[in-house]
Amino acid sequence: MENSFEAKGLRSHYIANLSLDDVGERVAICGWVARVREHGEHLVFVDVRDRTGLVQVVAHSSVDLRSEYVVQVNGLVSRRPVGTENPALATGEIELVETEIEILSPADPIPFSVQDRSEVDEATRLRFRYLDLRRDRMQENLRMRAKINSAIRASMERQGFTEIETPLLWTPTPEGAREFVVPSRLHPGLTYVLPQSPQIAKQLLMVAGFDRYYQIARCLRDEDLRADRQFEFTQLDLEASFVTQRDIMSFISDAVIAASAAAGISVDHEIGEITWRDSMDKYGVDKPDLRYGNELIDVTQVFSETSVRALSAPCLKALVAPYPSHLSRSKLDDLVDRAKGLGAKGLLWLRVVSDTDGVRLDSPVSKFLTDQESKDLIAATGVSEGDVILIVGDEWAKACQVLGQLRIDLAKSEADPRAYKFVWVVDFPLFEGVDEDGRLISAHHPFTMPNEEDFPKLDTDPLSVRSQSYDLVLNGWELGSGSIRIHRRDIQSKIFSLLGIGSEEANNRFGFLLEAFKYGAPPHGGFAFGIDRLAALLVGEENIREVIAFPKTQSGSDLMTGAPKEVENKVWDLLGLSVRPQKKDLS
RNA sequence: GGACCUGUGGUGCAGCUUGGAGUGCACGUCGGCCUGUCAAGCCGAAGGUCGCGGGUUCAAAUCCCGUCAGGUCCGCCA
Repeated sequence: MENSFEAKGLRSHYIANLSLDDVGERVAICGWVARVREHGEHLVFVDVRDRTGLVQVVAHSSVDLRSEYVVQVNGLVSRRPVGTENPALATGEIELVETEIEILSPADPIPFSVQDRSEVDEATRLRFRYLDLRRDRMQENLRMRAKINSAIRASMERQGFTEIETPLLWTPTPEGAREFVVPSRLHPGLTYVLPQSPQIAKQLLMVAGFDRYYQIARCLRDEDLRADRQFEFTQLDLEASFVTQRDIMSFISDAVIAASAAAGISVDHEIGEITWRDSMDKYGVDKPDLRYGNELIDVTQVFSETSVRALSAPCLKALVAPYPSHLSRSKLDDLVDRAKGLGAKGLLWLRVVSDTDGVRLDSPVSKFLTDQESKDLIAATGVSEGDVILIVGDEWAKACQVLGQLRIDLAKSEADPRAYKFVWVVDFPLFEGVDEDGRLISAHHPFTMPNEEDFPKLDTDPLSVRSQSYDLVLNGWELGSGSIRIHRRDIQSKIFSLLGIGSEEANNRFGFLLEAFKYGAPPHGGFAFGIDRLAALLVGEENIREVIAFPKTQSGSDLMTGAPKEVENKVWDLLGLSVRPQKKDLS
C-alpha cells in the first residue's frame, strides 16, 4: 500500500505507516471500526481501518462502538505484549493504548459486512455501492485501475503524445452503435448525441497538425450490456500522423505492457501477431484465447469422397476435444445441442478407442466411414486412444465459428488464470458482408484504409480485400481495435460508393470531416482499447463492473440512484418534447 | 426480441426432485457474562408477505402459468 504522502488534518498518521519505530509516540488515526472484541468492560479491542490498513486499538473501559462507526483515535503506539502479536496483520506487532476514542459519525447496522469476504448478491452490492466499495476487493481493484491509468498516461507522454479532450456533446452520425440522444433546449426538436468514441474528432486533430494525440476517453453506446460491456466505458484513444500500422501497434504495445507492469504482471515485450484468416482457421474466432491450444484442423480433404451426408459440406473442421475424459455420452449429446444452438446443422463426434485390431473410431457414423477415411482422419488430427474428435461441416466461416465456440466452452475453465496472452490480430477483411440491398458493410468503419496490395480487388472481389486494421486481444477478450485511415478523397469516394453511401448522404453525415480533408490531411491512423476490460483482466476479474465505481445493471439501471427515472412534464416541455404512453399503459 | 440460471429473517446458504405446521446451518443484530482477543468465546432473545400475482390441490417455499428483479449468453455492440 502506498502511503508515503503526509497525513494531515484530524490524523497524524495513516495506519499503514505505524510500526515498531513509533513505539512510545502519541498518534492520531482516523477511520472506520472494523470489529469490536469486548472482554467485559475492562478490556476492549477495536480494529480501526483506514484506506491503508488496520490496527488494533485497546480500551480499558466500555465503549459504545459498533461496526462502521467513524472514529478518531488518539493513543500511544505500544509494542504488543509478548505472545499476543498477530503475524497476519501488517501492524500486528503494535497496538494503540491509553486511547481516547472520538465518534465522528455513528453508523446503523449495515446491510452486509464490509469485512466479510463472502459473495453478496449483485443487486444488494449495487444498491449500496458505497458500502461495496468500502470492501477490500473494490478498494484494491479501483486503486489498481488508477495505477494502470497512470502507467498508460506516462507511456503516452513518453512517446510524445498530447492529451486533448474532445466534446461529449457531439453530432449524430447514424451508423454503427446506437447513440445516446441529448435533446437541445435552445433548439427544440434538435439533438446532440453522446459520442460512441472520439473517432472523427481525433481525425480532425490530425488535420489540425497535433501529430500524436491521446485521451483517456469516456465512450457511450446505447446497446445491450454484457459482462464486458457497459453503456459508458473508458478507452485509451490515440491517433498519430505520418505513421504506419506497425508504428501504431508499437505505441499501443508500450502502453499495455506498461499497464501490465503497473499491475505486477510481466508480459512478453514482443506481442505476437496472427492474421484474421489464420485466427479464424485455427481458433474459430477473431479474438483467440491463446492460453490453451487445441487448434481447429481442416479435414475437408479427408472426406472429399464421402457418402455420409453430415460430412458433405464445403468445409469440414475438426476439434480434438480437450479433457476428453470429461465427455460422457450425455455430455456429447449436450455438445451436439450446443452446436445446433450456435447455428450448426449438426456436430459429429468420434471417439478413439482401441480393440484387438488396433485403434478405431467409435461414432454414430463409424460404419459409414471407409478404412481409408478413418486412417486419414486419425493421421490428420494426430489423435490417440481416449481422444474425442468433434467435426462440424458447413460453410468455412460457420464451421470455424461453431467449433471455435466449443473449443472455448471445453477449455476455458481449465485456462491458467494467471497467464496473460496478448496477441495482435491483423489483416481483417475490409468488408464483413453484404446487406439485404446488396451493399457492402464496413467491418471496422468507412474511413478504414484498404490494404494497398488489394486495391485492384476492390471492384472484382471486394469481400476478399484486406484492410489496414488490427485488433489487440488478451486472453480471448477484444481489448480494442484500430486502423490506418483513408486521407485521400479519391479512395474515400470509392469506399463510400461501394458502401452505397451517396455523396449527399456522406456530406450529411461526415461533411465536416470530408471538408477538413480538403485542406491538407496527413496520412494518419490510430487505435483505442478498453481500459475497463484491460483493468478487469489484470486484476483477475471476469466482469468490468468490478473495476467501475458506479456501474449499471444488465438492464441499464442504476440501483443506487434509481436511474433512469421519470422527469416532470415541464422538463419535456422545455425541450419541446412529449412522451407517448407505453404499450403496457395502454392495455 | 430470445434462451438459460437465480430470488427463503439484515447477509450467505440448505429445504423444492417425491406438496403435509416457516424446518435447519453459519454470519450479523439486540441483551447478559467475560482482563489479551484478533472471523474472540459462552448464555439468551428478536427478526420471515419463502420476489410479486394467479392457478392446481383438502393442503404450495415446493407443482403449473404469468410477471418483476439480478446474472450469463444469443441478437445487438460500424
